[in-house]
Amino acid sequence: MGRVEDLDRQIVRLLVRDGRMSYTDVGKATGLSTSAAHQRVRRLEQRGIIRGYAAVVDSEALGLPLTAFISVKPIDPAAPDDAPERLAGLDEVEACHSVAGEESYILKVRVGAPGDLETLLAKIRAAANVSTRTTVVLSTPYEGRPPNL
Amino acid sequence: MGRVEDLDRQIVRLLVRDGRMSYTDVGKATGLSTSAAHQRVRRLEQRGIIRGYAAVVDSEALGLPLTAFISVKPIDPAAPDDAPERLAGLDEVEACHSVAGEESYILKVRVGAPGDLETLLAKIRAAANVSTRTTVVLSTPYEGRPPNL
DNA sequence: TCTGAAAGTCGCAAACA
DNA sequence: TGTTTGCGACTTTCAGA
Repeated sequence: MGRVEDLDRQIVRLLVRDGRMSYTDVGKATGLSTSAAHQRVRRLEQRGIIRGYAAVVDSEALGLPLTAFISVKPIDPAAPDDAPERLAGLDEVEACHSVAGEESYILKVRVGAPGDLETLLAKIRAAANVSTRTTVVLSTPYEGRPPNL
Repeated sequence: MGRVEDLDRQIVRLLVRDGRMSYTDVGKATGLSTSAAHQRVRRLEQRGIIRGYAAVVDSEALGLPLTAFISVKPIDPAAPDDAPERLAGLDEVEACHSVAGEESYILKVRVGAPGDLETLLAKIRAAANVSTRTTVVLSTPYEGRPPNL
């Protein structure tokens, strides 16, 4: 994957901030014609630099007000570690990071209520044969801030 | 903020998966006319359920290959706690969650290289008068998976 | 890699059920 | 809340430089 030059960075920044911006406006903001802007966006998508577009949603409003981080450690360190695949089946698991340190993975999960968290923890332990350590999120001052390009 | 009914859920799910889907296609997928779909989307935006739209970007390709979680604890528990605002000025900080447990906040940060992480940690400690505990992300099997609605 | 033009699609507002 | 209708804007492709 090649480097990203300035003009492309600018385009990426625009689209991260407003994923529905028109190519015409991207062009105006970058001094390109509509088609040139469009072509560059398409190339960014093909190169995998822009992975896609998503609506940013308020998960509380959708009935998932409780967020938690769950650190996960295999009970049998000798067993083959396929925890990410095993946990991918659980819809509540929004992210899975392999990490350095005491534990092997950090999961980010969203559920509707404390009881759902309890159920989810049981599922996680059973699915991946792991022990867990849970940190409940009380509030989120901010999240998903665009990177400074 | 009112509850979200089934049709709206469906629309949200569609737009989370493809933030650039046309209202015509949203309509086709939900059995609504283009304008009805459009109106519902607009209402979802006004209610704050859809916060906006963003391009999903490969941060590695943008020169930020190193992700870490930093747990943060105020050194002076008696001081007024404005850490989130103080840390908001640091572009590397992508998210800030207030959490229950030993530490007060969990930050998610992205930097270009280990040396940048060192610099950032110093900035964080200085800006918010906190101690830190850092967990480096080795790889991310998945992240930002859409919630199952 | 850019521009400019042509054709089709879409966004958006208005009028009405 | 919903549908239909219509105009202007936008997307998309292509020829040409």
